Amino acid sequence: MTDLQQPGFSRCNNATLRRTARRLGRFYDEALAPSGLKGTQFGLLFQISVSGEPAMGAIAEALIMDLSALGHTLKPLVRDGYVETFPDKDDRRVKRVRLTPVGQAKLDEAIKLWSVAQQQFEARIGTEQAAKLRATLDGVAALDLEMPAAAPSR
Amino acid sequence: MTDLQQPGFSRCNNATLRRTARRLGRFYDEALAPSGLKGTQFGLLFQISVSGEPAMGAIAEALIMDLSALGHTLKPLVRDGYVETFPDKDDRRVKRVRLTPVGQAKLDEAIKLWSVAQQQFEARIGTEQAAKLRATLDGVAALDLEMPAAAPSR
DNA sequence: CGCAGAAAGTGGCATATGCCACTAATTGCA
DNA sequence: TGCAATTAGTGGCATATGCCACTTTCTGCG
Repeated sequence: MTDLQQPGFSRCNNATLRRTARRLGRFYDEALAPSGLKGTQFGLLFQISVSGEPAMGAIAEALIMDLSALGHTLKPLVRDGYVETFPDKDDRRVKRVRLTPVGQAKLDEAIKLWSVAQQQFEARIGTEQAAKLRATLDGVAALDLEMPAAAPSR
Repeated sequence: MTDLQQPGFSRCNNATLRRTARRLGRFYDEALAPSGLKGTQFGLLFQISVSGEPAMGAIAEALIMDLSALGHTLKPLVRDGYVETFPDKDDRRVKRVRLTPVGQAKLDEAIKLWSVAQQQFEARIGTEQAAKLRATLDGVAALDLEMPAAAPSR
């Protein structure tokens, strides 16, 4: 029980997750640094790349990001010419996103750097363990979490 | 192999971790909302609480946070009177931190809210699984990650 | 057809995090 | 003793994320 006090370790699932995210984030960021991209930006470019000209809402949903947060995160990438947006043909509310040629090249460049970090990391914990961890995390992300009876519909 | 394309799922350990962190973060934030604290602030107050008047560097290390990031994150808590700082007696470079009575009360209040979220979450994935996940995450956070031979000392 | 309500984004505001350049204190020697 | 190197924080700048209030479009119906 005393481990509650152990510096840096918490029973809080959220705190533990964030703590590790900071750690791993720095590692991947360091690896990607030569490309000028941050881990988040890399992930975003990748997601856009594998989705065909996705709508912003679709990206936000896939990455479990707030739509407005996505908009903000996208700005530097648009500014730097890696990404461009265009209106959907059928629904003028919808804004679609795609990589520019420069963005695709930058992504290709970053993938090489990312691979090194990814391999380095998996060399430490094992490819199997990494896959298992990702599966667990994806499972958690898919949970339909709800606070208990927010509205007593009596 | 085609799962590389699955929307929202990535082989990138970092992206997966961040994605889940966003998801879980929102859940805990929602639970803590009535207290006015965010999950991060809660975790920070808690860490300060269980460490005896820790130095900023100690907190940063425990939470694997950048020291300057900690300083920034601490500001709103100081501003709101939950936390106060004071210089170390022996080393004037060191700044120590502690909760104010108001801060302690706020933490107590938040712990009640946090417990609900924590229980709700563990009711979904199981207490055992949650503990296992935290252990894995703590293990990852403890890894001595390094990029391969940055300097080809050949 | 016309309007109420839903759906998709935007902008503003606030916190979360990091890096870098600097300042102030301490320490470790020669 | 005295200065170079180290250590602890700070401030500025930039990205990461969320929430809320709004605007613009669409949709579904009466």
